[in-house]
Amino acid sequence: MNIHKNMNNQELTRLLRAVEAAYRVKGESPFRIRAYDNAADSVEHATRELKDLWEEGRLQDIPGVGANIASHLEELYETGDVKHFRRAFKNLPEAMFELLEVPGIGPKTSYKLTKTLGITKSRSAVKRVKQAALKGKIRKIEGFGEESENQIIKGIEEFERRENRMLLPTATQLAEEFIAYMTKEKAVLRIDPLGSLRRRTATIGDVDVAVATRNAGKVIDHFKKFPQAKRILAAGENTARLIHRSGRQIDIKTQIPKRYGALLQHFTGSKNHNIHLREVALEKGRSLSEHGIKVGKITQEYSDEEKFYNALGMDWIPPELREDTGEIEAAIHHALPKLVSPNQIRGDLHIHTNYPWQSSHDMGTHSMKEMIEKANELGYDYVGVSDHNPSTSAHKTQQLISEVKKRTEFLEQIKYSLEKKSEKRIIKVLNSLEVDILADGKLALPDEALKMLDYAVVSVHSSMRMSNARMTQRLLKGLSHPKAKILGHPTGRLLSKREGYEADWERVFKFVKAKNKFVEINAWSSRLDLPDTLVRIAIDIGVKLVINTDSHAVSHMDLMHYGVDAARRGWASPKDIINTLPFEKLKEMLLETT
DNA sequence: GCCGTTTTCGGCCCGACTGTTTTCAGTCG
Repeated sequence: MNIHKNMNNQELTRLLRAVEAAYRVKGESPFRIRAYDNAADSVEHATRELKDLWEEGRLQDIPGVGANIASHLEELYETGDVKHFRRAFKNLPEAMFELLEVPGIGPKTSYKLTKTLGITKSRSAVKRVKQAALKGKIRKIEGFGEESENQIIKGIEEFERRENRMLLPTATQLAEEFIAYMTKEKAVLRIDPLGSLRRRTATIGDVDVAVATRNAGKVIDHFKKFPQAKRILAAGENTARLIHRSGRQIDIKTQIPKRYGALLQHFTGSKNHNIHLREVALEKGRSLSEHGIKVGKITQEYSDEEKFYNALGMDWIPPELREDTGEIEAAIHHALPKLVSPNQIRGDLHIHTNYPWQSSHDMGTHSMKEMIEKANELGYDYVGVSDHNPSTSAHKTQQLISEVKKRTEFLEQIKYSLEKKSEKRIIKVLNSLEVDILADGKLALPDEALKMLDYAVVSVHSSMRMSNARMTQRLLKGLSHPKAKILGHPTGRLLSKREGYEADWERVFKFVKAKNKFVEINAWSSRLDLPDTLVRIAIDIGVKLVINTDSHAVSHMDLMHYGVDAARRGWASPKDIINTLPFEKLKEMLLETT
């Protein structure tokens, strides 16, 4: 186990899980094991680097990190090693921790395999286990058999071509295809996504689906015949799992209709939400499961999820909020937010067109007219056309000004022709640009050009590796210009490609609020930026947000609802989102320059 | 090992599926 001073949250998560695994092998107290599991979960989802928190003396701000684990982490950051962890790993083969990544292999199996086969080096561990399995050596080990040997081979094959998590739209599409197939079986009475897909997280591991049925056998049989299945992993009486052709896993859980609400609740998660919910139930002498609420020996049944929550003395909690970040307390006190919904969005303030100029970044594929017409079709009241600013290297200052002037006139003409053509409702068109915040915090357009715009979306597109302090300064400076109203894709993250850059977000948000600026929730699926956790922090500070698609083609404008998902996960109500406002109100807020 | 509108001690979520075990352990969600 590689332990060093500069471990980031991802490495730290692995380390804590390794300690957990070591404890499992050694038969430590189940509660201590769970404590490490909790701490690992918590670190994995933390919005700040633990090392930074350590520097501020706030390690225990992370739930699940108490006095003991905090002291171990202090030792880690001070000395680059943790004696306590070393002791936990003592007498365990290094290689066993590598095997834990293989689906189907847990700590005990991993230990047994590495020990019996004499595997020590972690790097070649998986390969050597596979070789042993292919030679039929594993079935001879006590406790293993032919079948488990095959399972190990298949698990390793999956591990070898393992891909990252799916983006939300990929998972949504996969689920839709699967649900369409399942619905052909008449025994399927109701069918819904579960898990992180139902909670609408930015990335999804497996697709989980619930089925209400009076004949689970028929449903499972139909499931097993899914033409897109590469192999069936498991199929019991009520649940089954398969690997889709794409390599993705799909699980179904069936339940009788009168218990369907309990099933939905149980498998929507998150894990932490359910654990907390069951604790609340236990205090009332009730026990929760996918079958219902058990009081003594009697299981109360719930066909719908709302009644399930109500029975526990709380309001129904929207799936997007089920992360155990205060939603259960809020539900008990009837204080859940009324979340924003897609039909409340009245406009898109960040779209790109193919307007012909030498752009600083990629242009759109459709014309201004086409994009505006699409916005009109979507029923929007307004749209802000915000191409990238012209390249600063290819234009002198005066040229930049004249380019923006030309484009402004062009857009005016389009607006005019639209008004002439349309008899009925006319969409309001705003003149905007997405302007780079350069490395020194200056905007990539001179004042005279900015002046012509209704507003600017300002974004970072270059020099992203920068210290937290410098990036914070850069963002504040970029946002200082009166026309800079929206901070575009604020963290710059690209899901499964690149981490967002670091900045002091609390400071940025306070600045944004004080200066009447807005922060974007970019709906593009690999961005979803602001991330939901930061949406929550921004809203708590009182920042107003705007959900934009950043469309580069007509079809992209349909993806707004993914941005709404992120907003909902961050507890956003319509009042937090400025593009739920009617045009006149929006104009007041957006076009005022203070 | 964590945590606290009953508690700084004494609790800590729940069940399905699989394989090899003849009664249950390991893994997963």
